[in-house]
Amino acid sequence: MRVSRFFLPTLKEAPAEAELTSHRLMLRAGLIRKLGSGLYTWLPLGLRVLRKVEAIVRDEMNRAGAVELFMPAVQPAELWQETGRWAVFGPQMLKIRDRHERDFCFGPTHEEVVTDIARREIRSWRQLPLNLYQIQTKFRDEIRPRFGVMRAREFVMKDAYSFHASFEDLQREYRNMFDAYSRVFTRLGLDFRAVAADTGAIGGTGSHEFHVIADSGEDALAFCPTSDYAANVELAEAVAPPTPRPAPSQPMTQVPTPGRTTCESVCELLGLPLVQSVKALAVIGTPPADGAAGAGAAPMFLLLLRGDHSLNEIKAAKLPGLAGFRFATEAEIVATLGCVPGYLGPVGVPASVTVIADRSAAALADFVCGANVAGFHLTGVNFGRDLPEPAQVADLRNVVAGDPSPDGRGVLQIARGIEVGHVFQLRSKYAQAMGATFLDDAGQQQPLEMGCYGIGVSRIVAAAIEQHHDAKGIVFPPAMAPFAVALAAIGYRKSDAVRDAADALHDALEARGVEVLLDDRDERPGVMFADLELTGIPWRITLGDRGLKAGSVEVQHRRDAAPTAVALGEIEAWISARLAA
RNA sequence: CGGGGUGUAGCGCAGUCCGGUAGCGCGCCUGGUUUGGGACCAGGAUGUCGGAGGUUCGAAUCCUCUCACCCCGACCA
Repeated sequence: MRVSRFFLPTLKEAPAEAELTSHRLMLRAGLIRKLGSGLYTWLPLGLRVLRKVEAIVRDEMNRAGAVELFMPAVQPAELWQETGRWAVFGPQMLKIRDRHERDFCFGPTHEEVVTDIARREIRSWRQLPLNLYQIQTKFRDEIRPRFGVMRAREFVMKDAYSFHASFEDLQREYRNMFDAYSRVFTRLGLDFRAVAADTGAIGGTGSHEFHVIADSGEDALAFCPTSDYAANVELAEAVAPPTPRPAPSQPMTQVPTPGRTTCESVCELLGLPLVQSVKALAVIGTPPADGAAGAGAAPMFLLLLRGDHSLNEIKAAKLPGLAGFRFATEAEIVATLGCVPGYLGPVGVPASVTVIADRSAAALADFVCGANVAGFHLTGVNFGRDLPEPAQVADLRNVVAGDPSPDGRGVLQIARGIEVGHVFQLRSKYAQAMGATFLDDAGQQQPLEMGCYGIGVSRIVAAAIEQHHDAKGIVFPPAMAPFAVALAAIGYRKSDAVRDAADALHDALEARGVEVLLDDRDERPGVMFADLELTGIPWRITLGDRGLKAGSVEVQHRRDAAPTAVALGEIEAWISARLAA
């Protein structure tokens, strides 16, 4: 390929809206352009990268025994109503209506469609197991699309769905997919980590996420360097403190703390350590069902956390009565507790309020908390003496660096990651909802066991750049580089010697199957170098009159500090050997 | 959905407070000189100032509405 015939719109400056490095570089290098919020065109150079990722994903899926198919992007509402997800998925799903006023959605995922295929076609255990996958455009109407293709609304996903006659076989395939994913990300040259994960909206039992490690990642990961424990912070268990709660040693005292509405500021005022404080979060739990006792009333809960800890909403929502909880409004707080937010505490709350303490908060003695009187806090507070023991003690908080690993084999660290893959054991959730059954070897009708496995193909490109770049631009891992070699022909339009040598090398490399981009523009060297470096092509061969007079060219890897001179007659073999290595 | 911000040439921005008929850098076009790290000189093209309405002799600028985009939040009281 020649730059003069390619489409390589590079930018010196990125549009102002792009703030993340990978987003800026993808725009500047001419990989993508924005059409609208969360909507991106993949330009030719970017598409080549996307195709590289797809090819590796496809190769490893095929190798793992999965079979590719292609399902419609537009899906009828009826399927989603069968599983109840037409309502559950909410505004994240783009709903559309055809000319007959029938409801459809642009598929955000394909469990319903693939389960529909399975229930129509799979009848016998002899047809199992089966793993079907596709690489396709999805649409999810994200609350806040951002970071370019990292969190776009329209994106490319590989989604696979497996069907099994038994849970044991599902677990085998789950492991098989886990291994295939590890091979994919290894081949792509990414620093990644698999972590235990929450199953979220997709549902099911076991689940792991694959994250590309990057400081800009939106997820926090907890891992233990001295064991193999790794989990998304959403899921990571905060174990109870090893030492029992000390005996009370101070009297409970009400102290004025005007204007001090955070644990930090209260502790600062009182000269106490933050770990000695308790914050109380007022939330409204699941309303009783219509017709049940107390229907319509919003049950308030007070969640207690140590001052230095943060609430894990996913954990909290799993507690009885807290499914789908929300934070109480200021009006609700004042009505129930008689105090404005900022001075809330568990002492003397009405019996209608259920107090749930995090394990670490429950282990405190002589702690500081709000007095439920505006402008005052309490010190020296003790459970069992100044207030009842909490109605429930639970794991409510996010783990922090230094917490003990839940497997008891070390101490947790926190890293940030970009989620690029997710594997789930769905079990029979969708099969039962949609009546997807098979006859087992005893002639019994059974619901299919299912697994599902996703890879964010387009997100991988952004994640890889986030992890592989320098001050000059992208540094693509070889497996996903749009071209393997760039030829910078200095004076291509002026020098017969340069043109002949560049054309010959270009043609020879292409004949060998090497993906080569010849910069044959009438540009000054600095412009060519800057553009070629920006695009992240791993190797650059520079041909100019200066070198050719001595019979040599210069070759430089994108990570090399300086070029290497190689004889013109040997460069083809030289670079081929490097690429094969 | 709440809060904040920004919309002016392809990109980055100034001009808006204080109304007088639009500018800078890069890019683009033409010619010339250059040619191993984003060249130089000369000439040139490009804007319904996001949109609609209003105020005014006159609106990028003031007012109203609206759209788009970005950031933060929607959890720690």
